[in-house]
Amino acid sequence: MTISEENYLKVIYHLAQVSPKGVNTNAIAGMLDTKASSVTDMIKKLDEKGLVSYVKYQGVSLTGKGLYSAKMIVRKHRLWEVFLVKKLNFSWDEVHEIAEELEHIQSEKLINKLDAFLEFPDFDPHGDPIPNADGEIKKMQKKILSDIQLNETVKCVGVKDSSVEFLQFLDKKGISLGTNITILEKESFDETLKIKAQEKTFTISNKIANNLYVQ
Amino acid sequence: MTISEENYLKVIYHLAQVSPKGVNTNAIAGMLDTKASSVTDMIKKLDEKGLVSYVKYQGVSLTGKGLYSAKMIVRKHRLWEVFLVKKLNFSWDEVHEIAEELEHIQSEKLINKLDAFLEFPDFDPHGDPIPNADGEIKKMQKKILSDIQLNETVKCVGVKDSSVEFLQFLDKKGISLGTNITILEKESFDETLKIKAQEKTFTISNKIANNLYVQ
DNA sequence: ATTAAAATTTAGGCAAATCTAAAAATAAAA
DNA sequence: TTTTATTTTTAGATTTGCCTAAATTTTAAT
Repeated sequence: MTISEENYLKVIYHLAQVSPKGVNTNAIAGMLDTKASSVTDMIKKLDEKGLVSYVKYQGVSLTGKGLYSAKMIVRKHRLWEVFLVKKLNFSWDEVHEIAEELEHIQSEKLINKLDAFLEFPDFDPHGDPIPNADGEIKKMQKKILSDIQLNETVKCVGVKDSSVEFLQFLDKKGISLGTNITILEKESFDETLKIKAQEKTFTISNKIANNLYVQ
Repeated sequence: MTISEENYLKVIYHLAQVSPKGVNTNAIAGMLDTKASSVTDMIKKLDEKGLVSYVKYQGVSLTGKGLYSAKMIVRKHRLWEVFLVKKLNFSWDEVHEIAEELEHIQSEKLINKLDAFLEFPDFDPHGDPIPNADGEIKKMQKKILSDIQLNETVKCVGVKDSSVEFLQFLDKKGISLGTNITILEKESFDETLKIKAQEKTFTISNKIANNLYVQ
């Protein structure tokens, strides 16, 4: 499988979580920063290889084989992220880009040994689950911070948006995985929250609260 | 730089150690398992990029820029090999192939952090020197086992041939980096050596002795 | 010094992955 | 239900890295 094919599978996998009944050509093109016509070409090729099933104009979805392949790519990506943060002391906003390259290294033995070296982590540095060697994914029960009641205290367990900007914003506020957050006030007009985290009190927008997973 | 370009630079670097006055097209083709005409194409491109200097029919050599790039690729290859052996418990005959992929991962920060994580090793699992971040190479003074006098005891510090077959042969005989070897007899007819290693006595051919570095 | 052999380069072409522009199909709006 | 807008696909072209076959240059041998 080429790097390009792997990137398509991965993107289809992620988009299928949101639209399970068929992923749009344009959506794929947007994620891969390419043109819709290129996507059509590649989808046909993946269909011929039995990795996706594709009906003209009706979008695309992963076959069993394609789903397994996609999960293995995600597994590699997330294991490498754990390595980069836990062993090489990268910060959580630096690892995505490097893992985008590392995820395409082929050896299955390598990734299983890496998994063992990292002591079989269940989640990556952003709180996303790591598929095991069989493609099984341990789901964490979690809520979005916006849905937490007034005066409750919860623990940050993940981020929905793992862009560099958002992660650096969280760093600035002292929020990382494991940080306790208490809801002090809710402004009903704009859904702004006043919260306490790391002994500090401050206000966060609804957009922020929508992108924080807690439990 | 593309993976293909990097592979050409690396091969030219290795071949230049043997023929410093210009590397042959055919030699490059042989190493990369490609055709001479393809090599000519790529060499022209590398020349235009200022990475090699090339005179038609006269072979090719690395420029300063090309030499530095080649050393950084070798650095990455050998650091990853150390990682695979020391941290993931791969054996020394398994790591070359995987490192061939890992050496093309781009981040400079990654490789310097990996270097630190491994505590700045000077040599890889086959005894080959690892260029530092500036491209400097610590040379080890070493001899070929064939050149050692009768009754001398030396320590194995590297292999000249690091093919899977040779490394597995050494494993079978119990020879690894650090193993002490004593020359018990020299057969002048065919240069065969009777040696003692790991408390065992056995005979090795001249071909074996020519591929073992000792000190 | 020729001739023969080997190495190297040129010329023309192919496959993968992309692109633009135009055509076709589907979805949305009047 | 037409018409319009959006999405998707097709057609044809481009770039990279490789190929084969033929031409050229260098090297080796007579």
